Amino acid sequence: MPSINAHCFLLPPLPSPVVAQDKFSETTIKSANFSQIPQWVSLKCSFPSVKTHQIQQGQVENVHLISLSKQGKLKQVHEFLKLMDEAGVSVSPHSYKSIFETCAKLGSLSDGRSIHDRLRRTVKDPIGFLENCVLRMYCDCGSLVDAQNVFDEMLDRNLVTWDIIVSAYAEKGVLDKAIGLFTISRIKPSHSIYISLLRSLTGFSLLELGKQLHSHVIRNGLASNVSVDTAIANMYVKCGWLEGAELVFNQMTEKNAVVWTGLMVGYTQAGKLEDALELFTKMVKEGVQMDEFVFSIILKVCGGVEDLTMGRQIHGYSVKLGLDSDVSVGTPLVDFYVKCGSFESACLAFERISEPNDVSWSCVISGYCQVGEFEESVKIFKLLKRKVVVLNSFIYTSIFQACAVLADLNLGAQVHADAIKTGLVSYLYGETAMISMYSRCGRSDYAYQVFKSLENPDTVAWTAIICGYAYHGNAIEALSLFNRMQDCGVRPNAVTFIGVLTACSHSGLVTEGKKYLESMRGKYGVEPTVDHYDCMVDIYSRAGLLQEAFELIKCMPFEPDAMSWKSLLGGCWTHRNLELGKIAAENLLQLDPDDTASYIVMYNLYASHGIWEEAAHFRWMMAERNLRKDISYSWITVKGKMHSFVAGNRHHPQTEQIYSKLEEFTSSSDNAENALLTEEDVSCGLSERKEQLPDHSERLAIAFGLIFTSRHTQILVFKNLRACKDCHDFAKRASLVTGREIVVRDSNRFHHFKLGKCSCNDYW
DNA sequence: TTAGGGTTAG
Repeated sequence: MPSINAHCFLLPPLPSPVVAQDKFSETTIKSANFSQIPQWVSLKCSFPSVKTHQIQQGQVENVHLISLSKQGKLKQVHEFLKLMDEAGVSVSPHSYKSIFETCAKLGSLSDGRSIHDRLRRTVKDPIGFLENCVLRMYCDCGSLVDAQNVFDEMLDRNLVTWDIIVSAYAEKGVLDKAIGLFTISRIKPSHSIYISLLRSLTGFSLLELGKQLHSHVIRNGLASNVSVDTAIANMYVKCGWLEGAELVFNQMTEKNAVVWTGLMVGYTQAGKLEDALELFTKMVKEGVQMDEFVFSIILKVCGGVEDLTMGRQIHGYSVKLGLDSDVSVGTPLVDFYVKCGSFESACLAFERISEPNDVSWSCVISGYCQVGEFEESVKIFKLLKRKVVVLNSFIYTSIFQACAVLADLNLGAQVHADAIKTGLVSYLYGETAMISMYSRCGRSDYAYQVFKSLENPDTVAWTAIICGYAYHGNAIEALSLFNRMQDCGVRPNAVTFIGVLTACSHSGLVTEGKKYLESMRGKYGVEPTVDHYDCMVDIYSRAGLLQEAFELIKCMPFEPDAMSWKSLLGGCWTHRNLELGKIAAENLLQLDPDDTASYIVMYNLYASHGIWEEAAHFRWMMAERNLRKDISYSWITVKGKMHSFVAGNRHHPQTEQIYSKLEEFTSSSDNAENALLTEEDVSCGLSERKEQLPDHSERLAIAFGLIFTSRHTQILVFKNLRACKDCHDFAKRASLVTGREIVVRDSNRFHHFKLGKCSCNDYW
């Protein structure tokens, strides 16, 4: 053990062992009048050693008392104690022991205190064994203040006493106190006291102390004990010294599943997934008895490396051992299959779990989110709520995510309130998901309120709020938050820069965007990726600097990906550049032939130049590949009910009113009508289009909002695809004519229309 | 003494 000092720096010298003194003495027990025992109680209890002929005076009452206590019937215990008092029957030390154990088990501090008071009143000189019981009860009930008082008053502290108090402080994380008491104890420490102390050490800063404890263990002759060595190896894992853990592990002549698991956890946390897999293989070869913990960690490893074959083999192994239906194996199995993209297998694995718990459900819910089935995850959540199943904060975090994607503000706000009531808002994780949820549901103000409530927002939380403002096209706020983030000493990461560059992109801030991209590595220590260059391509493209965008694609230090060309292509459409559009589309078609964007944009570009033959070629290519444009639809929530619209849809009960409202706008602006006809839509020809334009889904939703919401409220409409220019103009006009604030979220960003202007400055 | 699930993105 080269790096472990054999000297002890802070810890106490080794004392001679103290033998626990048992002051148990004969207790005089009177017999109660049996008629005083209520008829409804049972004298049956599981004490095979107590036979009828052995029953002495008062023993039956104490046996009954213990029986009540073992059943957790503390109320009846109190009542029966009263009866025993009235009958003058003494309570035996074993009865007290049992009652204190029950109070500890149920965590009932008040009952524990009351019984402790009784003991003080009735027994003048309680034996040490009982004092230890009281001490343990207070520790288990979480009251270290009471425990310390009892400890201070104790005259005879034995090995057990020190063990209880030191372990309690260690487990509560009051390490200074635990070590302090351990130092002054002058006892020969037991295995368990070392295990408790070692267990409480986590983090690199405690590594030195851990080494000292290790040294202490060796000097005490307790090394080579499998439990203690396991605790030492796991301590080194938790303190981040994997080599130390390996040294201990390799020296152990006898190893249990716990130490194997611990080391595998260490490898996993350090990202050494291959090492974890190798260790597992070794474990199998050595014929180590497997338990559910081994499977849970190794399945996590398989999910991490996305090794479906290996995971399936391990799954099979767990089936052979009959462990797959165990919740601790079945749950990580579900997660493993989700991570490997095999959702069907995940569902099958879930069905095998005999008693799924909240973690199992959270895996299923997040699984549905990962495969994009957000409605399904919400459905399960609602089902669990109805069934009064125990939920956890992980589930709420996933549901916030689902509400964000579904843009369901109504549900999101309800779930938020529910999470507060149940106390299941996860620190930072849940809160950050809520920031994103409110932003994506159109409520930057609520998102900011959540952000403001965070005491110490981390990088991810800052990123969420920055991205939120960027999504709404509010570059000033997004960039100001980016500056504030640095003032607070929080370092940005790669995603933060995506948010910053997006903000620049949505507001036409070309110079700023360039400055941020160039300073990423030098000033912020964040390595730019192709994603960041794609953002810059987007900034140039939207601003009409198409040649610059093209040059950047050619000279950037990465192979351009589909997004690089897609961004350029988008700019080529906005700025009607056919030549560069052709290059962009050609490259995009090579990288992602199934992306409909290239076909649609090229059709539009050619059509806008009147080159119909070429345009038709792209429609033909799309048909040839059996590619269809997604059906466009929009939705609006009014009085908690969602109303969705598809272009030309006349099935809504209020269709007549909606169409007459649309006519109000179309008939009042002929010029605008003419402008609408200049755009082309791939889903229909020019002549068809003239008829269809007024029916675009977002217009139906806006018209519905104008009719059925009160005059002073904002109209919030969501669209699954990007809004077309005609509809963008329509919304501007509607906001001017009606004086209403209209907010439209398309697949790209938020548009806030007010008095004829849009927050995007027509820059979308 | 050991394990499994959740946050930010164009």
